Amino acid sequence: MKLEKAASQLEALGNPTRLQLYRTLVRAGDEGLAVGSIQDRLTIPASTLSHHLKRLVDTGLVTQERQATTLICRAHYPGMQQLIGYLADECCADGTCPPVGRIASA
Amino acid sequence: MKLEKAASQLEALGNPTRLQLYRTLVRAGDEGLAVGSIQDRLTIPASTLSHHLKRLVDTGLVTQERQATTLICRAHYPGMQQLIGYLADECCADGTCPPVGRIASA
DNA sequence: GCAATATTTCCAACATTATCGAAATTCGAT
DNA sequence: ATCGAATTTCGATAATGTTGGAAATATTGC
Repeated sequence: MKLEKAASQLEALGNPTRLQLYRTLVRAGDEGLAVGSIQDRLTIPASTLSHHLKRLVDTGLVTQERQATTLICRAHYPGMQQLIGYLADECCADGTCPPVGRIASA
Repeated sequence: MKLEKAASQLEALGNPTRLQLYRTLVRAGDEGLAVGSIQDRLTIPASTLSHHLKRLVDTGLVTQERQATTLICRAHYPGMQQLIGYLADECCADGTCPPVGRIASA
């Protein structure tokens, strides 16, 4: 993964409202949640919510699927896993740091 | 970890310049890097770099230590591990998602 | 104390983000 | 075609973030 993409995902999660939003979707599991349900739970105005959701969708952290008039939103785990993968590879996200085999000196 | 703190750490890493900066510090390992060295490597004006560094220090992702006239910067692994911990617990950062034992329904 | 070096603070310009009401759109049902 | 419900787009405002030059501040060595 490119640094740019990782940064945009991190930035997407780096807003309290969006982090809460993402967390809510994760906890909702496979069923996902309709935009309206999220709006009710988190008490966020529709337009504000829509913007935040778009951001999460654009960065690949959330997917949406139409069901009749409602839009179901789900946490997109591969997106998060890519991010974690980047952090682990490039920024030592796991406990294995400091990097050992990666740099020559060490 | 509180959601607010996780969000601020994510936001700190969510800027391409700061992510690159953090990555650079991780790769520098235990020795760390002087602010000036970073400035040379990344070709960032001193004041801009200082702002970004402050942000990483404030969120607990980087530590600084004086050595004579230079300031050594190091990636602070516990900070990152806390963040990863939060993601794993609350946002399913690891591969174990979707949550199984966490929510009743599933 | 003074000079040299390293880093931060101040300030200002500019860009981006957050927020949300109102209007527009989409979709399915009648 | 029209209605009602769900969601997005538009538009405007306030807030925050980014960037970097110039000046100020440490810190050490002389």
